Amino acid sequence: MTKLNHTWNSTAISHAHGMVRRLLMSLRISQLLKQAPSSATVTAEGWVRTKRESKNVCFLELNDGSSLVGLQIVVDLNSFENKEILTRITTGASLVCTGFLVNSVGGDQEVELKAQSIELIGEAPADTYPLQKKRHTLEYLREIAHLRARTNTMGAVARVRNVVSYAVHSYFQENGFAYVHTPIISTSDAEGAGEMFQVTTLDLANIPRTEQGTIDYSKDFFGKKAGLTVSGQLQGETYAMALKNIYTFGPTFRAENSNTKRHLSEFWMIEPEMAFCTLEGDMAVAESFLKYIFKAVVDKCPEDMDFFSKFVEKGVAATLQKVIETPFAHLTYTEAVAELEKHNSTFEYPVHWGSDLQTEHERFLTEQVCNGPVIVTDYPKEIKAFYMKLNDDGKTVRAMDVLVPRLGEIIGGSERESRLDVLTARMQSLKLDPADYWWYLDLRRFGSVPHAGFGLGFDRAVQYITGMQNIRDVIPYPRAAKQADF
RNA sequence: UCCCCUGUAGCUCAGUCGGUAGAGCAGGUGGCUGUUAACCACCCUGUCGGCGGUUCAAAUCCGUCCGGGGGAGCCA
Repeated sequence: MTKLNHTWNSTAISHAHGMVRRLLMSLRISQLLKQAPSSATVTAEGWVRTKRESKNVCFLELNDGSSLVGLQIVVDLNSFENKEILTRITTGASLVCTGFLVNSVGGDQEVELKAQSIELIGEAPADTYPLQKKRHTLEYLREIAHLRARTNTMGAVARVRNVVSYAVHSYFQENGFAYVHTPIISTSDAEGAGEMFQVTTLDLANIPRTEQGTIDYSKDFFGKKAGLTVSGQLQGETYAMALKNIYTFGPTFRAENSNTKRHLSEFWMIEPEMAFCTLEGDMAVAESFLKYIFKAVVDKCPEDMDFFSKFVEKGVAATLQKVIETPFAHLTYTEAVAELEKHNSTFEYPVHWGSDLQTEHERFLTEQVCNGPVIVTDYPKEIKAFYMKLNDDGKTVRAMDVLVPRLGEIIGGSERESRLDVLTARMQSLKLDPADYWWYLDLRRFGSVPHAGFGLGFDRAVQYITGMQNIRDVIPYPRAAKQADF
């Protein structure tokens, strides 16, 4: 590198920004589509989705991922010089097209690019390019995950996922939450949230043993057994006890051998945690947060949402709008069970007080009883985690699950047990060693305060918003049991 | 992990009672006055998932292994 001889001042910054604009920010197809026809020369860069040719004219649809629809490039074969290039332009080829925007003669678009010159940057031979100009199944597209973002559906998913991501941060930032990076590698084993992937540098062909014959983790990299995080909640709580309101947003790993359309081994989770907050505040945040991210997508991705409504899940955009406008229903677990027991004959697994709610019960509550999202609270302590606050009845805890139609549980949260004696007793009854949680219990020893939080499966939220049936199609490269390609 | 379904052309699928396979789309060539999943005509395309068995003969029946999908459990 040459020595920098300028000072990093505002002139330099604006120079750099100008460079970025020229290199990266100019002339996206979504912007070109909104411009008025003009004799000014413009350039469009992108990938060919389809080519249609007749005697006098050739049409190319160019897409650069900035919008669902592409820009139609029109080539007048009577005046276009470089006809040879057209035979090499096929679906998937990358082009730089220069010309000017004109009113479209055809019906489906306002403007199109009348091409003066076309530069073929990268060919995509039609006999080997895996994406054809026809509809493919999502299962097939998973096998070519490195190319599937170039399809309408996966492109729309990618744009929505991006908007949801940004909305997560803006919601919390606008509401005084600090973003906290909780660790990816964790040595606190017994969080109870699921099987961990082990992290080790031990030689698996020659594992060191203790005198008792067990694995000698003191020889391992961290000196003890370590794994990938299954939740950032416990660490998140420690920062809530200093910054009041925090959130985490990062990858989470579960080594469960579950094979369903709503589970991944590697997924993204959002975990806000609020100090000086009870279950009521927790539920209020959960509801306003969900509505905020839904509204962000409705506002920013109308074209993609129309697409999902038409081709993926009929009416999903309207459903989302209705959810935004409707207050969430509230039921205690006891009320929910009473309601479900009336229809026990219709369930494969009848409900009774104390049993966990099955998928069929969650669907019944959201789709039949409440006709929309519902928050179920105050579950029996036996079916919930140790850290949830015990109610005065001694039987239930201050847990809350947000259930939505079609998907079931999208958020799980609770007010945390802030009383040291109650929490310790609870751990002991569950055969958890309080010594393993000494730092977590310190939060109850020093300046303990009522606090609450929840976890939202980010990918499930994207699944709910888009109506995509399988969670493996809302994340770029899904990881699940026996599946970690690309 | 359990239960069910499935694997045939590049893709999506059909293939009857066991007789070595055929449609649509994609691709190629030609045609077409501006197309929109363009259209019309013609042409090309196969280790029938792998291995083993039954049979004169297996895509088809049996066994087994592998891949894919759906449901359940677990959860986010």
